[in-house]
Amino acid sequence: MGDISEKVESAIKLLRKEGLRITEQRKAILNVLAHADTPLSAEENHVNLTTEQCDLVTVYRCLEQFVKKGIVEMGVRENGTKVYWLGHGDGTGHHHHLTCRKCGRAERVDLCVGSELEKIAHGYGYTKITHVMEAFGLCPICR
Amino acid sequence: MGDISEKVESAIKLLRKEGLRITEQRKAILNVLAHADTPLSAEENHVNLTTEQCDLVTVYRCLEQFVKKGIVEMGVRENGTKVYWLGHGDGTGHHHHLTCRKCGRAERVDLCVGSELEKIAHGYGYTKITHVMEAFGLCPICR
DNA sequence: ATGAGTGCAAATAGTTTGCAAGCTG
DNA sequence: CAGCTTGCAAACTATTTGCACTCAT
Repeated sequence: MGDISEKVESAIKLLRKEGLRITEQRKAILNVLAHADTPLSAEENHVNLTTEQCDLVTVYRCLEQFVKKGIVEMGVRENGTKVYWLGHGDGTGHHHHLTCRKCGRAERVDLCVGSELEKIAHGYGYTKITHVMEAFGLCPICR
Repeated sequence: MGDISEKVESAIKLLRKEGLRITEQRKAILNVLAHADTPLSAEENHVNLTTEQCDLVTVYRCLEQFVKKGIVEMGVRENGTKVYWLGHGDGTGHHHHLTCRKCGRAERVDLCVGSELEKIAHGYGYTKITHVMEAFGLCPICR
């Protein structure tokens, strides 16, 4: 719990640092992300807001901003839905997920090709590299 | 060119092996994939069919089947659009892409976490693992 | 001839955009 | 008080589904 409010606090600090305004809606959205143990879609984030704290459109817009500023990381589900989770704003703790195709449970996967990818990409002359990598499977319970 | 019709031939052989029927539409869709040098969305595949060879819905349905049978591989764009490219049906030649965010040009990236991922996933008790991994950047021309 | 495959129309999911009003710094 | 941020309505893109018809095997 203390861990969670700490995560929210540090995310809010990042908002400030990045010149984004601190609103109730943004705090609420970050709070939901901090409580989630799996990546969340915009819609899922929205339904988890207690008592309609903001519009779904606002969730989309905020998440987009957060990603742009590196406060939140983005991935995709097998069906193309975008999902979001709290980052650290500094690249630390960058990770991916292994998500159960059936129940949605996700495990953190500390496995990343980021650095090799950068090398290859620069070799081709590409810049501003980002990557999406998500794994899917059937968890032991759903199997 | 010979290379391309060869690719189509071998994909058609796989269709047969997997018990899927060979139709003009399916041949046309595979042909488009064989000519493409970047992953294609269903819509892009459809517009590349010469003279309205089939309905867009059919493209969606065929691509889905092909992926299920391992004849075609699937990835996602940053915006969640699904994209497809010809696989080898046997896991050989599995690869990923580095796609230019601006012009859509793509480079093949022979870099894959497949095996490490399998290991980690099995450790968690997950089975039937798949993964999506795509990289994006700005190519030297668009930069 | 049987059921896989197709086309057309319509529904759905996820996301984006325009604009006027509200609130933060 | 300037302009970033939000809400509401509406548009839009990508994809899926239902159903009757067609064609490969």
